[in-house]
Amino acid sequence: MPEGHSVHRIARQFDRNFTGRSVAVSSPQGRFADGAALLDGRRMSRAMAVGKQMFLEFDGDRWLRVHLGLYGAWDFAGEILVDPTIASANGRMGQTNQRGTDLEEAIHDDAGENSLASIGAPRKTRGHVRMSEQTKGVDDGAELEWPPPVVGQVRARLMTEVTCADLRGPTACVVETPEQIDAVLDRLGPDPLVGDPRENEERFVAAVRRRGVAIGQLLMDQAVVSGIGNVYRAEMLFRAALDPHTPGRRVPEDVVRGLWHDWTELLRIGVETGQMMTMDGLTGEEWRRAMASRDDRHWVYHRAGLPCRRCGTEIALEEMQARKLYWCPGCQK
DNA sequence: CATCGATGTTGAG
DNA sequence: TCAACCTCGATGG
Repeated sequence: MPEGHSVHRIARQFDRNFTGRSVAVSSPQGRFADGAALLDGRRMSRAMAVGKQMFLEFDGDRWLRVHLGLYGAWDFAGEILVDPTIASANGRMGQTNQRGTDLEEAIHDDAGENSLASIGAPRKTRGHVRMSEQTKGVDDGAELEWPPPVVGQVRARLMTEVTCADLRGPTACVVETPEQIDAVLDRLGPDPLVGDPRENEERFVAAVRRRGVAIGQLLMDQAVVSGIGNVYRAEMLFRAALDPHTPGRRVPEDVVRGLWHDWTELLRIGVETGQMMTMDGLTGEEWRRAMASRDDRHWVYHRAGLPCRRCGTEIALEEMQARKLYWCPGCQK
C-alpha cells in the first residue's frame, strides 16, 4: 500500500534514530530469525530509500532490504526523534494535521518518551511497545517441537538503547550483500529523490517513449520509474489529462516530461506531509473536506461511478494488469 | 463473528 | 494470467 513517499519517510526515521547506533535485531515472530542473527549487535551506518524499497546498511557489509508490499508497516516506539524534513505535518502545514482525522501516517513528535508512530499501510496505532519486553531467550532443548511461525506478529524488531522499530507483514525483509543490493538497485527506475535530477528525467523519458505499452502500465512499472503506485498513477494521469491507454511512444515528449515533474513534486509533498495530496487549486472549504476524508482527497482514485470533479463524466473503472485503474473518460483523452 | 479487499511483487504455468 | 504471500480495517450479518 505504501507508495514511494511513505518509504522515504520511514528511511528518514531510521536515519534520524538508528544511524550510528548499535542495533539489537530480533524476530519475535520467528520468520526472520536467521537474518536477525546476522545483524544483531551491529552498528547501522546508513538508511536509504529508492522507490518502495528501503535499505539499511550495517557494519560489516551487511544490508537489510525491506519492501512493505501491500500491507506491511513499521511501528516506532520509545524515544523518537522526528526528522525535520518530515515533521511539518505538525507545524507549517497547519490544518493538514487535524487531530484524529488521519492516523494513516501520523507522526507523534509531541512526547519524547513512549511516543509511537506507524508508517506504512493504513493502520491505527495499537498501543505502546514496552521497551523492557525483550525477545525471550529460548533454552536449547534439542527435543523441543518448535511452534510454527506465527502470523500476525512482529517479523523484525530493531532496538537501540532508546528506540524500537517493529516490522509487520512485509513482502521482503532480507539480509543481503553489497552485490545483491546493487543488483536490486540496477533494476529500479529513477527516483526523483535519488541521484542526479537531469539524468533521472532523461532516463524516464527514454524508458517511456521507447515502449508501446500503455502509459497506465508504464507508470506502475518500477523499472521505468520508482515509487509510483496505484493511487499516484491514477491521479497523475488525470492531472496530465492523459488517457491511460496511450502507448508510451505516442505520449508527446513534453507530456512525458510533465509527468516526471509532476511526480517529482507530488513525491516531495508526500514525503513532507505524509499524505498523498494530489488535488491542488482547491478552495478553503474544498481543502478542508479533502483533508478530513480519504474519499474526498483524490480526483479519480476510488471514485468509480461518481461524477468527475472537473467535467461531471462518470469516473470509469477497469482492470489493467490485475490492478484497478480509475480514470475520467471525459477529461483524459 | 466471518468475509472482503487493499497504496504490491513474485513466480508458477 | 493468476495464485500466493500475509496483515488488518471495513463491511455485513
